[in-house]
Amino acid sequence: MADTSREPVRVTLATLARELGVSRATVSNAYNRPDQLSAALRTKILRRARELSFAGPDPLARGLRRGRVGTVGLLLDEPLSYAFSDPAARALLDGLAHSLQEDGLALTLFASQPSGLDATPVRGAAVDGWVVQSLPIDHPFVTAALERGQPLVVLDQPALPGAPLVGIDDLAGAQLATEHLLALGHERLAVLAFKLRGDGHRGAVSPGRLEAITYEVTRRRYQGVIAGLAAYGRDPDELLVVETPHNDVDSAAAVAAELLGRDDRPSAVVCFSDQLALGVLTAARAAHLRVPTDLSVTGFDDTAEAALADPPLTTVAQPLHDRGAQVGGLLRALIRGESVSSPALGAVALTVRRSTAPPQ
Amino acid sequence: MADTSREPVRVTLATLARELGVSRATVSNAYNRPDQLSAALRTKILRRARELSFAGPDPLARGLRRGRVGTVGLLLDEPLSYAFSDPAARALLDGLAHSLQEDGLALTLFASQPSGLDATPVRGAAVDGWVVQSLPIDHPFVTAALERGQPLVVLDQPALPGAPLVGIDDLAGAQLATEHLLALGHERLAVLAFKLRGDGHRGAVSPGRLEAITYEVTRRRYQGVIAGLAAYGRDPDELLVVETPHNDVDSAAAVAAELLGRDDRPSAVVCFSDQLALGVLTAARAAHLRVPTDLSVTGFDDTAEAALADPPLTTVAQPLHDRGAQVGGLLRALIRGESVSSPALGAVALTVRRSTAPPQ
DNA sequence: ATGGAGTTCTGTATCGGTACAGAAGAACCG
DNA sequence: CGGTTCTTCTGTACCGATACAGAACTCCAT
Repeated sequence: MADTSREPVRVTLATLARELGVSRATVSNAYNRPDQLSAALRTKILRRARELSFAGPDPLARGLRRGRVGTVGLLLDEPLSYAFSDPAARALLDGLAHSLQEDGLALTLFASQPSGLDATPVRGAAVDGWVVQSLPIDHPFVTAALERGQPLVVLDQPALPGAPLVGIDDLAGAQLATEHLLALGHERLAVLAFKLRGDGHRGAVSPGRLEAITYEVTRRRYQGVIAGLAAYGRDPDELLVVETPHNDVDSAAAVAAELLGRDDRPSAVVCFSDQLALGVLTAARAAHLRVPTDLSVTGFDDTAEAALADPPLTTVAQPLHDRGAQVGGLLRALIRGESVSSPALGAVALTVRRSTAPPQ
Repeated sequence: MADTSREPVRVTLATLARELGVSRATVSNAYNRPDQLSAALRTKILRRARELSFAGPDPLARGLRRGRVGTVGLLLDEPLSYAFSDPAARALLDGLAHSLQEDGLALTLFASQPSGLDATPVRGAAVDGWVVQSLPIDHPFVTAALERGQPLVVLDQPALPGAPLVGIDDLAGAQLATEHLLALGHERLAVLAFKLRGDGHRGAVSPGRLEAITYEVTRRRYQGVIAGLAAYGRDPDELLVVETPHNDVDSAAAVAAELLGRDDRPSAVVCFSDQLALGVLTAARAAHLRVPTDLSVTGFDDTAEAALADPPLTTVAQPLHDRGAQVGGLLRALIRGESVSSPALGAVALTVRRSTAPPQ
């Protein structure tokens, strides 16, 4: 015996086998292949297991032998408190978890920390596959996960060669919202965007910054707005773009407060998420601006809270739960060894409610 | 050879060892004990590993041998979308994740599904320990996790023999809020509580139901309110208790709308969370009641959004992030093999803001 | 009685690592 | 120069299970 640690003696399949005078294989079969042994022996084994408080085959050993652990790693771009503050993210996650559960797979979280990001946990984690949720392409997690050579599915971004991506037509969505506002007669539009890059910038965005957007979703939505303006023959340079470092109501409210305080205040704001739009509503209320009379606002995602907002939000709808489930389905297929390719982009549609109206 | 599967040949430590003419142990040491071999050989090994796109020792096999996987299971009472809708829960979780990360531990989620709850994933998961977050004592997850005989820490509830519990003085907290309102002169109090039991009940609560509260936190906070009333010589039977099945703003708003529509409308509502209190604010606004002029409202948790609410909430503060970290610390100690006991209950204090005032 | 099909159980190779004891040689020291 | 100490590397037992081939036995039809 090489090891000398003296723990309270673990109960294993072997212990049970010895106790009952059967082979290890039979005890294993009692758990995994009930048809391989008589019902009587099986009950006997399970009873004795309970007596010895043996909780079943060790998941790690089983995993090693079978080549599967039963969990999937989820890579997140932010600390947990932020990552789940967006109801849209939660809906996606819910769909994902639901789908994974059909194969008994759990979700293991890997959240980015603002300071000193360390990918070692990703490198050493026991998982059967990965979901990359909206990361920038140069994120350390992405590299680490790719190196593992395991099944991997991307949710929204970044596009990765060889990995299926589940996304929506962001450009079309943003264009829909933009053209809706232009059709209403708005002249002065602003965009409230979430992260263009991972540097924590907030507030007005310079033209240079717009050239170097590293978050693909942000870039596509921005392009959608430009396309909408172009369709109406407007000059893209008139567009005012402001950025929040976090996709949540409070950050948005702060940034929106500045935006609405400007002399050249816009008459309509295209927001890249419902959370951001809710923030604009808050800021508008604080500034005694009436929505939609003084200000039109559009959201993106069509979360439950968009419909419940005051006023209810006009927003770009996307199938959140279903897309989450789609990611799960693809990943499960990959884990089963099937080969899959990226599905068509999810459909978007404009849900018109009462946060938009012609300018006064 | 028993197995006959023909996969693209995996690269393992052995492959590398063979290639380079060294022993498996040395390759292992290159990863885990750099001091056990010359720097030159180590670089050579790592370089060749990269060439063969070997991502490092298999986490499962390493886990089996070492007796540790590097992840901790988190047991949740609700689907993910609900579990993380409360900022207080997210703050706790953040603290937990932060602490776990110091030992390179990740979090694996096990969320309850409303229908057909199945504890098999919990039984078969490869984790080093468990965090039980606010479950009822008879929840299948709890039983399953306990059977595993692994390190386990309880967050808030249920009290479990032998498992350390990290909680706060719920009773004192609720009593503080209650006495604050009574001191202001309120005569007619209502309580807006989250789940008393797991049966999805919503709305007014019968006296019988109050006798059989299965969620310990809810029970203690309720008792705190009763204690507050008693301290002011009030009859507990006058208290109006309403319940939401979900701890979120929208459910709360719906239930509160009914409450505020009653003939015997209360002049103050003690809410068991900030989320619930925010729901009351929403309902009050919809009913054209002014807070605090027509209605006083107290929250519980002192989340960031409590301070940003309109009006800012008077609420019972508790150290959310720290408590999460505390859970992590205890669990890490248990995993290291140390024995720990439940720490003292976390301190609570009343943060008085502008959602409470004397009745009109 | 014979052969074939089921049923029930066993033996052993294997999954991919890590821990530990110790071998071999270099370096040091008085 | 003999002995001690380092450094660097190896051999092997072991972690706890599962897959597979096949043994032993029963049962049944011919």
